[in-house]
Amino acid sequence: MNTRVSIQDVAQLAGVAVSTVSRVLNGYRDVSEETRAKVQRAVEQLGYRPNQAARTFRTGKTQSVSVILPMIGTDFYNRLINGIDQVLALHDYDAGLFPLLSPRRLERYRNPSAPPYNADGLILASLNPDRLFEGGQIPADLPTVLVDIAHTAYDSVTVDHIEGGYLAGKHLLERPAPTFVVMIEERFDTPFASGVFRERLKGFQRALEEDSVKLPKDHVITVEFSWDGGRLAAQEILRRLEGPANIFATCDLLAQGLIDEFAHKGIKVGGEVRLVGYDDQPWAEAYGLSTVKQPIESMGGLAANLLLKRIKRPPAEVIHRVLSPRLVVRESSRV
Amino acid sequence: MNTRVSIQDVAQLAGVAVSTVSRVLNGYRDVSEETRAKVQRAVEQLGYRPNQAARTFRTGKTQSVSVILPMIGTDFYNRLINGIDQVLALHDYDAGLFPLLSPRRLERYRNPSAPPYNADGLILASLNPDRLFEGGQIPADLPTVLVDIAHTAYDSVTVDHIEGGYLAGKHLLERPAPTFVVMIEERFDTPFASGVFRERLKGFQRALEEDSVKLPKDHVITVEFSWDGGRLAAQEILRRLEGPANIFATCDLLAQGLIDEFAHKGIKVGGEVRLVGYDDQPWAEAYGLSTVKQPIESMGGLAANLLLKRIKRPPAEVIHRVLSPRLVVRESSRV
DNA sequence: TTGAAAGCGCTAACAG
DNA sequence: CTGTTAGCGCTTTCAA
Repeated sequence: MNTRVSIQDVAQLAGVAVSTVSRVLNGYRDVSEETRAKVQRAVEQLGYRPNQAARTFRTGKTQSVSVILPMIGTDFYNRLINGIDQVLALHDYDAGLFPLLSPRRLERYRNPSAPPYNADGLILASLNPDRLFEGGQIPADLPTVLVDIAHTAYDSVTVDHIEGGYLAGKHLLERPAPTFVVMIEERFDTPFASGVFRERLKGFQRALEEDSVKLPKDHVITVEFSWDGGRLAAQEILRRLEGPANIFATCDLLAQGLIDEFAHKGIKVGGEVRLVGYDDQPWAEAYGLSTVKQPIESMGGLAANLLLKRIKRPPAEVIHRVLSPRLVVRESSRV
Repeated sequence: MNTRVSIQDVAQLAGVAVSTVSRVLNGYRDVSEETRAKVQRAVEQLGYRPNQAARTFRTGKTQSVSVILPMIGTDFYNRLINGIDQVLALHDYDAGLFPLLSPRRLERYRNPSAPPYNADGLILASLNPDRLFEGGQIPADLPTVLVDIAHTAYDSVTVDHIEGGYLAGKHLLERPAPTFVVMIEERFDTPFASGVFRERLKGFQRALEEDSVKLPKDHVITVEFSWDGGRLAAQEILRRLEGPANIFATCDLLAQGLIDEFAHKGIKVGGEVRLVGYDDQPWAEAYGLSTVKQPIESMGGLAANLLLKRIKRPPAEVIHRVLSPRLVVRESSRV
């Protein structure tokens, strides 16, 4: 009963031309207050709502951008989406979310007519086009920005994980002690493998090198991305040493496992055993976990801004923006 | 370079009328093989892809339905979406996903022009319209099906959690012993509170009542929805008794906490201490956890089917479908 | 089996 | 400041 009401009906009731109604609806300023009021009254009276399809058809703009990402519901992606949403809202844009939940979905997104490409622009989060699509070619040709991953052919916004690792390293070095890194094994065969953990390790090593501190190969403990992985790492470390230690967990989830397992063995983290995580998960503060915090919202916001710009007028060159993380010091790394 | 190619261009190159091209594109059968071939050749040659916006505009159909849900990425919602996707694909439909990630998003979805309502139909998962919207009125008036929750005014597909609890109860009763239920506290003030945990408890109690077994009030232990909640519950139970016990955890996550904490105290679940969970999480099998499994994919598929029917021709009355869960017996509840 | 043509609802020149 | 009007690309009668 609503779709039947068109701009024509509004014009008629308001006693003006359709173009005038259109102008009011789109917030043009060259309309007298009087007509504007008349039109708005008619709109409300009829319960008129613009036909979005007609608008899109006419303008060729959907006022929406698609975000393809591995999943939704983690702290990282929630924050990222919030950052994107916030900027888009300022420009009357919306974000359509397309998580790669199943292989079937990925398959469908290979089709250039798939819903994600039915938008004015595309944000690819944590996803490498080279791994996702044949030839690294995104099926549809529309303005694209990558987030959390870099690529020569596309605009990107990333966080400098090398710097993040470096910050953790410098901080732990304040009190020398046997040092361990707990790593995640990144498989190469998934579309999600972005190499961030290796970068974090690299930065950490760089910090140590600057101070001529050696990190023995077997002090890099590789486990699964899980709480249990952290616990296993803690056991491994305890097997190898007693007394002070510096530990860098390449993500907070691992750090949590470490803390819990240490607590279990009656060891409180912070003091003798110092620990720095990565991500600043929501619970990190309550855990007293020192950690590297990424500017995730900013990353999303920047990506959205870049994309909107590219939608307006495709710029000449590819743009890469790299953001700096910062270290949040809490109990777990106090001396 | 692709959007510029229209059906006109194809018609011209193929030497036919646009209406003929349209017919071929839409798979009508009253087209000679010869023209069909000509058209298809032209389509490929030009790399033509139909303008989706024009199509939607013309037909008034988007060939998509929106799914509003609390989040994405949990096993439950992944399976639900898969079930929905599968059925929709059969009918050339797509699902747009709209998770309620933040209050801002919910606020936006109160607007009848918001993206979710720009579809042919709507699926609301685990979300009660009464809590979500003023007066329980969905902002836009379009075919709607609820999933995982029931409502007098809308079609719905749900799982009978009372039956699920009942199954767990009957099973545990096979070997009488002091019995505990670990519950989740459901707050009333969130849009997500659906009351499923209370239903599970209710069914469980019903099973006990049938055999005249009493469940003391203080044998219902209420904790948070978390792994730690399960651990706390385990500690509580251990404090109160030694020897055999039957435990019903109203969700697998709690059950996992229980198992881990028991293991910790050197107690293997299965045998003396018997445990049944709920949900059949992906890891449940590896944990040897007996659990109640919901037909989630079927629920999604059914909802999609119902919605498609309602889109075709709005049926007269509200339809409610209730599915039965089933019990999966594994090590954790073996006698 | 095919073609001609109307028009979906809206925006954006262009005139006035 | 406001009205007139020409389509955007497609589907769908209606005729042939």
